[in-house]
Amino acid sequence: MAKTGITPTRADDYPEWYQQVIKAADMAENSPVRGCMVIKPWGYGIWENMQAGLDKMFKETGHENAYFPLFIPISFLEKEAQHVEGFAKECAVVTHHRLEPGPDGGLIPAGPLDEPLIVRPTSETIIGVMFAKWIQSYRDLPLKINQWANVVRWELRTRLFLRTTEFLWQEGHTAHATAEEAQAETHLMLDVYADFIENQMAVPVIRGEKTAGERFPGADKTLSVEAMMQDRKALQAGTSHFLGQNFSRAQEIKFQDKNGTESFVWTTSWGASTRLVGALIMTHSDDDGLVLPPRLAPQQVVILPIFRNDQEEAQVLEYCQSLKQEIMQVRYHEQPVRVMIDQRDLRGGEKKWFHIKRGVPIRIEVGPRDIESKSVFVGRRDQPKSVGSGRAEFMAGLPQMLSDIQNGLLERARQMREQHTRVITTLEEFTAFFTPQNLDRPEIHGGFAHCHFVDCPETDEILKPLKVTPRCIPLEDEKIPGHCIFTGRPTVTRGIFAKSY
RNA sequence: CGGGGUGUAGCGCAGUCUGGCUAGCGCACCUGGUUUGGGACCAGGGGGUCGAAGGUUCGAAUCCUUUCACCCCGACCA
Repeated sequence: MAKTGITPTRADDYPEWYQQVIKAADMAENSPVRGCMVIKPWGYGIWENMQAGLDKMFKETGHENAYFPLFIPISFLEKEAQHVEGFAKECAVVTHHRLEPGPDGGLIPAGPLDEPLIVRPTSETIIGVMFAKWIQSYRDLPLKINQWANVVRWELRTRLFLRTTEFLWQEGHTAHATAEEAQAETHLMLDVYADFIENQMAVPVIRGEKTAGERFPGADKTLSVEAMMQDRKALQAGTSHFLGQNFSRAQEIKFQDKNGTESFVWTTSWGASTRLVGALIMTHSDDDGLVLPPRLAPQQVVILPIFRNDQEEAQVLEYCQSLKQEIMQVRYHEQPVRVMIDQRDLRGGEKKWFHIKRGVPIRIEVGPRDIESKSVFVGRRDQPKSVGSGRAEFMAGLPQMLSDIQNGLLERARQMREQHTRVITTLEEFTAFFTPQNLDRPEIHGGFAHCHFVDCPETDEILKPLKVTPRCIPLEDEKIPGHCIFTGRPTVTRGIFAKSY
């Protein structure tokens, strides 16, 4: 049996495999601060590419970036009742503002604040207060703002990238004159997420609406994109909320229309976080480590020089340099191909595995023999074996090769999802689908169940012990009459059900 | 907040029950050598107040008391 880059394998212990992939790829690690991670250069490089991709799309759809405070006066949060209920218990609170030497040599907080500040778990409230100042007239609408920021949610259990106490994200906040326009914005931004996640992350998603129980606190409607990970669990990859007039009424965000009539604006908010990096890892990576889609890889090509002595070294490095220059002239998605030479004084095999584990899409191994024959030895991360190729031939086919890898990953992920999505019509079948063979050490099982259902408390109660949740009501589903598999009631609504992150 | 567990070198651990030579092992790291189209081998070396405080004892990583931190399982979740 071939040795794998990662121990254990996905099949042996999926959660542990996930941690080990992150470690082997040197993407992030736990910090001394409880629940908070340090994102290391390779992981942050991926995030920067995500930011760049999303930011461009936000601007193309008419949004502008701005920045709001990390701290929010506690009274701001209290205004919208549902919102308070949803977030209050996971807020970090700042109650003091100075430190003084304590009795036993430590430091103690000195000046209590008149009004405690919370560290933003999301910024609807503070942004709403500013919107109220900025919006007077229909001429001020629509107002379309995005913020790149960190937020804090005091979660009880954390996992690198998937759920950390502090995480990085973007949050879009918009205000509109009509409900229709705000609804359209909500759908537009969901489509932006779906486009980005499928075409740049190569992760197929289902666009849908959340059930009442899964809705954002304070929203009238929550849309999300849901992806299936390799352990067949669902991961919410982005959300877009239609907030109705809930926040504008609570915060008095009003405008005068052309007739001079005063009314409340309609708002939306939408966000995607560093959790996307977790989605990327769990969708594509294999038992040898991370696999990156070319569009997001910090390095798309790595050149590995192979030589035995000083004379060979000089010769090989020169060849590598010229190769690198040539590759940088090639463009992929309107950008120069990102390429590096790994010149470190390490053994060849070790170096090769280093880049395999980090998911670099293409490795080029260059030794004296290749120079002589004007060739390169090419390893694709999505294929098991390296193959020889003429240098000119390789250069000519490089953009296509990157595209092939990108598309291949998306296709493979899509097939995996199709394979584990089932239309289910009875509760017995549903229960069997989500019950592992081995209860003591559950194997990878289940997937997406596509079922008729009625969104009601009884349904939620039946689902609870199964640890399955309604992920969404797919937007593309047609309304076909059927019966709720949980309550037996007639319904035209179908949902995707899954275990989830 | 409930139930379980762990703190010994950068990482992973043994040693603790039954107190006793200079606190060990693997990986990683450094040096020298042999290697080199593939995660090398040999030799040498650096690195620890054994989570913290107090106690028992001739003697404590080991026994007692107190305390802190972290991890796993549940409830909460982008």
